[in-house]
Amino acid sequence: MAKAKFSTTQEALGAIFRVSIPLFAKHGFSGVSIRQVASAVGVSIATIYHHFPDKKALYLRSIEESFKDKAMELEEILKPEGTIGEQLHRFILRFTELVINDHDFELLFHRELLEGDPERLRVLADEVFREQFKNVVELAKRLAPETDPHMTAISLFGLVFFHLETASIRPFLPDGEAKHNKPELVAKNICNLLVR
Amino acid sequence: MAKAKFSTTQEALGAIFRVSIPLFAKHGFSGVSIRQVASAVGVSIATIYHHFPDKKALYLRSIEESFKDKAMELEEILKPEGTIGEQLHRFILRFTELVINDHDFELLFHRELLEGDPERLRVLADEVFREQFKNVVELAKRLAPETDPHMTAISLFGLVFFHLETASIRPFLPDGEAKHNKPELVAKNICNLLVR
DNA sequence: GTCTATAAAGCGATAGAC
DNA sequence: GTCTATCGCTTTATAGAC
Repeated sequence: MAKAKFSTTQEALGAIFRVSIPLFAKHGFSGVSIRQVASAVGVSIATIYHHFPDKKALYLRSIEESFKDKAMELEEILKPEGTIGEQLHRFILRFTELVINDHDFELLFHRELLEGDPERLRVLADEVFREQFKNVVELAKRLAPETDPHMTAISLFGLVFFHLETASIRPFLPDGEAKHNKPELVAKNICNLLVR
Repeated sequence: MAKAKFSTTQEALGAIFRVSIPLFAKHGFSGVSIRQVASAVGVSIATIYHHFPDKKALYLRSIEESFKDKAMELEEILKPEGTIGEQLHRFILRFTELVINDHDFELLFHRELLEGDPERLRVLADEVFREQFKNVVELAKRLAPETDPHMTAISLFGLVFFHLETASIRPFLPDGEAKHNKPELVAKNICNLLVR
């Protein structure tokens, strides 16, 4: 048939990423075939290969697409206004919301931590986290002056990520309740634990 | 040839798990083929299928094998002796060591959180974490009486897991140093952050 | 307990037409 | 920009011999 489903390359790429990002997030690189992606988009395999040289390139570009703009969103969250307590709460709350609102980003981030090669991890660190990590380190210095600020910063990210990462298993643990996924409650509890 | 490489089923299973566990930990379910496992063990594909009905069964039994005894090891760590500060430090330190010393367990645990179906997550919660999670909840109540102890318990596990989970990316973040992977330092910093 | 041989399906990737 | 058709290879899984 060769009917042009999309009029521009950009349109086609958008449609491809809309299905490839959630698929790779859920099943990982090896768990997704080009056939699956093509079928879900509604095009043929050859069409995918027209836009990407190979499967790896499709995966990498999908990740980039999912990760881009995160650096900017993090920057907004980290404006140093108010007391240290206010700043901490705002960071934890807004960051929790940011991750909860983009589940695919969260999954892909954890997948990259699990099996991303060093080069890809370096790109992830440089392009997404490096600049704003510095700001979290500054926050950490004010929050716990006597503790290694690098490790405190990792701890802050970890507190948020792990609460969301364990959402799937917490229902099976004692007292695991649905409300424990609410960003406001997560933020409140993390801050209560850190500022006592 | 049909030469009996192993004299008992148990021996054969042990040899299979010794290669299947690290392989599944590193590459995930879809990233590992029965061929790879068979080849690494030094047997034929049919031999694997003699011991397991299908690939999924091999994966599940590998996970079970990697997870078993963890509940017991956790129990030892959580003896309620000494002050709350001592108890917290002992738990964080010993738990960090436990996870660092079994990297495959750590990887498989994160993989299960990522893509484990609810039934498998329930088993993981029941068989490995449930009983000792209660003890961590008790620890949490003493540590932060005014904060939801379930969430504090999750936070404690998260602090440990995330420091180890990010070991691969931290070299690319500001001030990421090798020493940040030492269990003693991880434990000291986490405790400093929690008890101030 | 292990093998060889093989079936049936799915995979990544390409050629060439429209 | 998209298709059909196909190649060569790998995959999961099984049958049957020793």
